[in-house]
Amino acid sequence: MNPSRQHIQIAVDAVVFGYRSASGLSVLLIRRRFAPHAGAWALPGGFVRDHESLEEAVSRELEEETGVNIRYLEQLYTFGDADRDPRGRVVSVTYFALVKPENLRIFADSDAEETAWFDIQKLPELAFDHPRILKTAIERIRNKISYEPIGFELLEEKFPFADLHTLYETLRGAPIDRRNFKKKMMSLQILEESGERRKQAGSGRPAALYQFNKEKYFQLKEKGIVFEV
Amino acid sequence: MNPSRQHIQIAVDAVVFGYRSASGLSVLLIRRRFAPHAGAWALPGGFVRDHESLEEAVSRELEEETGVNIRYLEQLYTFGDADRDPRGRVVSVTYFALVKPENLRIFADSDAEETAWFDIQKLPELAFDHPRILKTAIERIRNKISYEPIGFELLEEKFPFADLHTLYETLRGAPIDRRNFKKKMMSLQILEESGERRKQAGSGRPAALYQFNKEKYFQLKEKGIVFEV
DNA sequence: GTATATTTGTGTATAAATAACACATAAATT
DNA sequence: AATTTATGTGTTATTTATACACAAATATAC
Repeated sequence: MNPSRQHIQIAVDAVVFGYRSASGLSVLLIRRRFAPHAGAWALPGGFVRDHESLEEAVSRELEEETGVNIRYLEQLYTFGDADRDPRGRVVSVTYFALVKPENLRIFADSDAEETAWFDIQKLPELAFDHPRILKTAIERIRNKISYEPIGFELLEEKFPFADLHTLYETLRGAPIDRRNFKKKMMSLQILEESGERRKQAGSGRPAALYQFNKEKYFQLKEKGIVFEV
Repeated sequence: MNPSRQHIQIAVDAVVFGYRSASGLSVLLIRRRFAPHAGAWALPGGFVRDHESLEEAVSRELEEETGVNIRYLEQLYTFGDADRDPRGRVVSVTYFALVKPENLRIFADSDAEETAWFDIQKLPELAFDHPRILKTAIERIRNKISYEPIGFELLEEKFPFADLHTLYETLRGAPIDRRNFKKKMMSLQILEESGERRKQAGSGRPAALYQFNKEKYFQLKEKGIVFEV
């Protein structure tokens, strides 16, 4: 019961997801400069300072280590097993974050890079218990996409409907009927056609661009209408 | 980045729920013996020791403070605002737990009691940020009851169907059609009729007693069949 | 510049799930 | 014996989900 005897450090780690319809879902990793696991890939994170909140700590670490502009941040889980860090007792509060493609730079193609995006199908070995953390995050985003409108945080501000469709197929890992998906999504009344059409990026009919209306979503939520896709 | 500079304590707190069809959902609280908030009601909890896991810390605190036999324990959320505890920086990893009615002793009727069950409709003032924690826990259990079979952890081992029905109505805060509810619940194939009937507890036709079959539930889950009520 | 390939856009018919609804039965109580 | 109280059960209507195919707009190949 005496807190002065405690020797536990508290850290935050973040699982940052990015997405492109071409390359699928990817996660931001950093290469550790110092021991333990120097040279290994790991989730961005670090120790919490005495006077900052947990969210401030994550934002600061992400800013410092990756320079990425975060659009969505949510607490994931707290990992506290006594042996998870060889330096001593470290409890890690983990977060998962989503970034838009503007922030998703080219994938690193060499070991020389310090931070890089990795396709979640082609992950390197990870330090500490980070594989477990990442697995938890992937489960979370897979589930959450169905009952919270977080998918939009992974797409451009204005996006063709096909991008949204492909995102859901990617996360579900299964094909979804295009017409039924559109019918359902549009019935939620949270998407607006922007009037613009996509600047051509290949052959095919030019797609209308849609936008997520967050205010509309909150209005409907207050009325008890739930997002469910 | 230097962990030796950190002065953050780590604690665990638990929201323990109990249920009786007569009295509804209740939560286990303790009266604090020491400052800060001496004499105030609070969630059971305490500081984590250097070599125990977070789950071990919760179990130990619950054992020490309340003697309650926990049947279900799940991490809830981690609260880490810099000013949440007047003693200094304390990050609290919170859990929510469920106990069966055998463990639910009579509600305390006087201030003299040290630990007591409170109907969640008639809560006393709570210390620290515990109102927020409790609110988070209530939201969690309300949602979770619909897609995980946790309700059974709040009922006796063998229960009449009406108890399950009333539990769901209580948590949802709305009436549920008795026939439709039974049809749906039975179609999940995770309940077994025990053959026994309830020892009479009032007038009315004697009810058959049912049992939750956890193994069956896991088997179905592996086949991809989901619990949803 | 015409034909072909590619992607977007849209509606209807069928099947499945959910919601609404009422009366008989077994026991306790009067 | 009559009444009260709680349990037990099935059918129909409504809503929601699923399956499915062809036309339109542009780029590309010839």
